[in-house]
Amino acid sequence: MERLLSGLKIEVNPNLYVKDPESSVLGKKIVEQSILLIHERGFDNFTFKKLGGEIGSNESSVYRYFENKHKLLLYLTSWYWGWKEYRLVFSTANVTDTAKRLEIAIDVLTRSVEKDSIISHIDEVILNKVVVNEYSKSYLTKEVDKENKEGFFAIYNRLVHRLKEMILAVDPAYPFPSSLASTILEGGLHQHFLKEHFTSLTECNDKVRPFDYFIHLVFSTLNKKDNA
Amino acid sequence: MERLLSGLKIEVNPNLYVKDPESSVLGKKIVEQSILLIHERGFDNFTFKKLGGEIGSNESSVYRYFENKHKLLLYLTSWYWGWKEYRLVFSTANVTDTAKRLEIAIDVLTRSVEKDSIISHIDEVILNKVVVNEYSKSYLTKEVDKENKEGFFAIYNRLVHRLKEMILAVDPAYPFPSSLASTILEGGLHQHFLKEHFTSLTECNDKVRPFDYFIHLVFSTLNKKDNA
DNA sequence: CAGAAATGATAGTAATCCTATTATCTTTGC
DNA sequence: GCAAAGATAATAGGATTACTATCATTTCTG
Repeated sequence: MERLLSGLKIEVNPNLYVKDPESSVLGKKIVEQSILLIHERGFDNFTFKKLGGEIGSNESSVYRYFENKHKLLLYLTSWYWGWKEYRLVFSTANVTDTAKRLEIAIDVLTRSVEKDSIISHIDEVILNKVVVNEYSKSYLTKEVDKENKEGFFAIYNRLVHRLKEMILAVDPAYPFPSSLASTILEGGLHQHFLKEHFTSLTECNDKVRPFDYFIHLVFSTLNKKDNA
Repeated sequence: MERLLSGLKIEVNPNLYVKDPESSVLGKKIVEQSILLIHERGFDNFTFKKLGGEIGSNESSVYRYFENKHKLLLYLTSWYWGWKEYRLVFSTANVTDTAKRLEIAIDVLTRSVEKDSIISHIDEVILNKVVVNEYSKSYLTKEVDKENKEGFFAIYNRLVHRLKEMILAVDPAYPFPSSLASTILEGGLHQHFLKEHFTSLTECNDKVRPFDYFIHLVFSTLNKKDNA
């Protein structure tokens, strides 16, 4: 699977960039280093000038790839969710037991990324941490409706829908499948954040994973069709 | 109860302000108008200069009350959670049935504020919307650990703990009470956000409340001691 | 090797996020 | 009722950010 994935290009909405960063060495460096720099200093303290310095280039070159840092964040997080989507689709392919399939899905979507799968120049372990800390900032804006219409959140939306379908496959009568799916995705990030910064607000720690919490939550709220 | 609450001052951490905004007319105007302005333009586009203009004053006067806009946001959201805490404590006082008490708690904590209770100069309906859109930004920062140690999130932490205790009262053996409590609080805000901006990611709408979703979720995951 | 394309370097503008200073207005004690 | 103290307003200015524009240089390609 690693091999298969390594040939794949994650397709993000082309309107998120001015010039495709995958199309050049500099573009890849921009993406690669921006992840590290955002992780290191936080998105709020991240600037194109600092990034330019970091990659031995300068501000103006970065602007030739991304309009502004908001679009860059949208690009990075879209890429992340696209990557997760591949993981999800491959991991659940040919799994016919609906409960088992949902369990795998929850595992893929709430587990923190542990080792660099070396797909590309992108360090998924660090990108995962960036998503935990910064994803909300990509949609908590005044432009969210306009940007959503433009499809900037299309991959994330699709991912929630996929999860929703897997929930419905287990319990077609469950009345809140979309809300539950979005709770798993957003709540998964949040529990990882709490684990790092507000340890008294979660049971999750080195031993207990968000996965354990969500599995318990989801399977007690769903009425399983069959208990195979 | 309205009358009782109207005499109360919500106590927030004094290190969040330079000078207590409750101590003067200008201070109250700053708080009142900042809520409206953040709601209108979004926190990212909000500046002390614009706020100064709005209240017929200027930048420098605002700085005498708050160090920066981040601290102001912490002040506003702390006030909001303090206000919710009062609502919670009063609404659940003397309710001995643990399941009923938890239900009331979930109602208080996930319901969107519908009418101005006229406690003060603060418009809680708008403040609620500000919290939905901006609360995450108050803790998704590089300074979160330092600020948490200083007690800037003390009220929110306490609120999660209160909810956790109410969950445990219903099911003392439930293994994830803190995670569930934080999911209800954070997830409640998130479902309200989705209802406004990503309608396909939630079942919540004008008819279905986040309350309905969370009640179903919580009571199916907990094993009730007694089904009174 | 010439022309095109990409990148690098520099400059400049407007806005933001402050700090400092001074002027005015308001309150309070006497 | 007035003087001192305290609060507020007005203005200026510095550092940083978020860009845009221009031109020089390097690299790629036919």
